[in-house]
Amino acid sequence: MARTKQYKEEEVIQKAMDLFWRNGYEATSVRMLEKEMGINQFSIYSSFGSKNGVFLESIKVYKSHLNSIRNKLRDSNNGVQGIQQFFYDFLEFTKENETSKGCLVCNTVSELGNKAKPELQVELMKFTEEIRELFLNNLNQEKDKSKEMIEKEANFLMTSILGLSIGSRILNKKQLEDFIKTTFKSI
Amino acid sequence: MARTKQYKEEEVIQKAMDLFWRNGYEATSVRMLEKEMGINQFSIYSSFGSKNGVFLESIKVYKSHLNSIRNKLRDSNNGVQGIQQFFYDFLEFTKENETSKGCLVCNTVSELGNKAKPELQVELMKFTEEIRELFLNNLNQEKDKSKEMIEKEANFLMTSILGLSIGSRILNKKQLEDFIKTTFKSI
DNA sequence: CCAAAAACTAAGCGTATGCTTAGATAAAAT
DNA sequence: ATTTTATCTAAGCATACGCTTAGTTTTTGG
Repeated sequence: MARTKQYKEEEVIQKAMDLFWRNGYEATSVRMLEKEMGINQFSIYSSFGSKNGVFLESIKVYKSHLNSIRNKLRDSNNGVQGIQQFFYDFLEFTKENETSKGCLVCNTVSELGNKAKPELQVELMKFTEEIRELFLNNLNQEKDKSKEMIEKEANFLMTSILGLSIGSRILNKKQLEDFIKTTFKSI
Repeated sequence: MARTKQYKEEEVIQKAMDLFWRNGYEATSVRMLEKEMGINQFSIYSSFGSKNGVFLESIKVYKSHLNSIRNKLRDSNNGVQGIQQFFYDFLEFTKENETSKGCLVCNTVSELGNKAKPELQVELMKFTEEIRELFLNNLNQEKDKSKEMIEKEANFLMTSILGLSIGSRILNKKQLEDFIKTTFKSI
């Protein structure tokens, strides 16, 4: 009945996500998105409504990419050991030819704080909560830990992963590995 | 021989710093700075040269504000205990009526990464290095620790304080205290 | 009191921003 | 083949950005 789209939305969002990841939200303009995504502004707006809409979809794609290491943690049943592996996987995930872009979600939390649009806010919160649940899961596999202790350590690990994300952008390999090793000495 | 300034540069920079701290670098416009600092754009540019110049001075003022807790750590001689106190002081320092703005230096590292101008880059680096030295100092007060262990733990603490900074913006009091307590169980 | 110089005001510079729209193009349904 | 309808291009919208400049006001030294 009409002309068909000459691009796949998932494919162009993938490219948008890469750009947002490298530059942050504010520093990425619609003109830059246009070039990176390879489609006209009209197409961007008709597909995603706004720059914020593109970003929201980018966050969703980011999360789905992270699923590979997230599911590995979910399916592990070796308690703290599995979480430590997740930390190393997370570090590897943020790498891109020797430099790190950090975690897109963590970067966004840091850049926008509570100024993020509600719908985006929700998406960011869901992410951190999901990770926390997985930490709780694996901590529960350690039979000698009390409920209070597990709660406490999950909070510790949540904050630690934030540190790892931002740290990955300025610290070297040894410093980051020192961090992970020492982190898992305490729990 | 000529007219005198109707503002003190240190005072208006203080206000600029507050604005940058709340909003980040990119999201703070010169028009906003104009209003917050209470002086005209001409005055801003004649005093500080550029928006980036205002920011650079803001970072310096920020660091001098942090000196109160920095010096407390420097003058302490109770090893790890002193560092833990610094963590609590740092958390208190980032607070502003129940919400936290995080650490301006950490926020900037996260926002600008290696896109920051060289002179700013240096100022940020100096900050993190200074803190690390203080950590090393206090760790050295613990007689039973080896040189390698101390190096390792300083790297751990550096990354942890980054996590505390960003964590302070989205986590609650209990979560943050759980983090600090568990952090200092491991060293 | 006056001349010189720095600090002020406010308008304006060029450019970039997020977003929209008019019109050309292409593809599916009849 | 023609009509219909969505997708494309590209120009343009109003506004905001960082920064500058012309012109006025204020202060101080001689």
